Amino acid sequence: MSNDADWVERFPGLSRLDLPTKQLLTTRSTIVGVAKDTMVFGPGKSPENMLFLLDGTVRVQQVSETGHQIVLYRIEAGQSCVLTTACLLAYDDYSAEGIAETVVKAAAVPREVFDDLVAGSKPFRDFVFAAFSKRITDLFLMIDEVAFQRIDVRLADKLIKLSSGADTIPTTHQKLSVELGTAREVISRQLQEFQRRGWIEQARGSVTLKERQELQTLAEHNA
Amino acid sequence: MSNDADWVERFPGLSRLDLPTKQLLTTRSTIVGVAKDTMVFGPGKSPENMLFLLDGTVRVQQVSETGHQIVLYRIEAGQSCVLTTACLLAYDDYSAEGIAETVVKAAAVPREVFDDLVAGSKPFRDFVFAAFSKRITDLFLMIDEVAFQRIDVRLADKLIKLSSGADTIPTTHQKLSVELGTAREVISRQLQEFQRRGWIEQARGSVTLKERQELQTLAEHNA
DNA sequence: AAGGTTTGGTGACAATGTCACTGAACCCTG
DNA sequence: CAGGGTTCAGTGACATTGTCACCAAACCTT
Repeated sequence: MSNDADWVERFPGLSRLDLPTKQLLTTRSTIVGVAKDTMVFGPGKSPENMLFLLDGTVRVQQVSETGHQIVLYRIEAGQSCVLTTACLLAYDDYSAEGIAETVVKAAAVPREVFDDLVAGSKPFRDFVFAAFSKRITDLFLMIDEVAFQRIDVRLADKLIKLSSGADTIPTTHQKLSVELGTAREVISRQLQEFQRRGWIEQARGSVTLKERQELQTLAEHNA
Repeated sequence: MSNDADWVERFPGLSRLDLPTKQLLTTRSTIVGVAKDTMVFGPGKSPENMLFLLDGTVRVQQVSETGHQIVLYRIEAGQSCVLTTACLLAYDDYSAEGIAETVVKAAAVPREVFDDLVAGSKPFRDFVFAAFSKRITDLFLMIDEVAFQRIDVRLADKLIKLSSGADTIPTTHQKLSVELGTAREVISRQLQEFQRRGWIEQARGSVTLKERQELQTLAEHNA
């Protein structure tokens, strides 16, 4: 079991902060726990603090006026909500929401402390701007994918990523359709095709990867 | 004619900086001019400075591996390239490019000066984070649109926005298809339909809006 | 005026999204 | 453990959008 008090050390981007900065972060932050499936932020629920995720995953998804949904990205342990938080504070007509996919443990840093840190620490600035930059470039790539990639390629890619090395992914066609921002029927048909080729096997509520390499090849789209 | 030396005053977000900060920005920046259709940044061309646009427009577009293109957003006078620049410095496998759509005049601020400003000035920090936030929320909305909006709605919306109040838009079907990340043929068909309804008139290289209100209604999609 | 380039039009077809409906698997609760 | 509701998945018909191949008119250059 890990000691929450030294959480700063467990962030790759924060370990190079100088001692006073680390102490500021540690002493002025509070460790909070969030139950699975809780909405961390969303329409009508602005976050008051910047979260630094120690454990678990937060899924950020866009909820469209049309009733559709699409997963934008995930915040994993070792990353922060800086950008999303900053966004939501600045614009309250957003329609994205963050949902704890697992039990989540996070360090909550008040706005003022965050501002002080940005002002006072170059490494912290670098951490923050790197996070923003990564997010924006990832969003660029996502737009590219949504606009131009074939659905079979995107699904193969998503299956590989969701599996995280394991062979069976506990998910439903409905959930996969939200991952890609498409319709359930489309997922059903594509999975049937993958199954026909022997690349996967299906059961109610799960997909099992049988030929990871084939999926990988399709996903890389270099054929 | 305006005096370039006081450009800081012309930025809504920067006018509330304190005097020393303004002076730092003014003295440490240089005014640069960019010819129309020049690539300001892009694959293989990292920007060395943060640009603050005084005149003109920079179009930022994603160039896909597939050969497709899509316009991500525009940077107008009074806005800065902060985020894009920051992104590109951090990740060199980006595939977005910035192109001057008009003659552009900008103030170039070196990285170190930018960093000093972020460290030393709260209003400047607010300006920068507001810019990042706006960009990210806009990208969220764009993903929503690309994934879920019908092409006729998106085209009507784009025509209204591109017109900027004028009635005739000098553009081609090809350019409009890049705006929406779709195919030229699709634009041709939709414009024909709009024309059939009497909402627009077409000429080679231009589209003229005849029934702006009808387009607006379709774009708002509240029917 | 000739020839190349840009722009736009068209039809056939493929891929994806939508809709309406079905049935199977699962979960409660009595 | 039987009945009934709910979730999950399958299916066919059709609409929308994307792709491809090709054509023709407008424009530009020389």
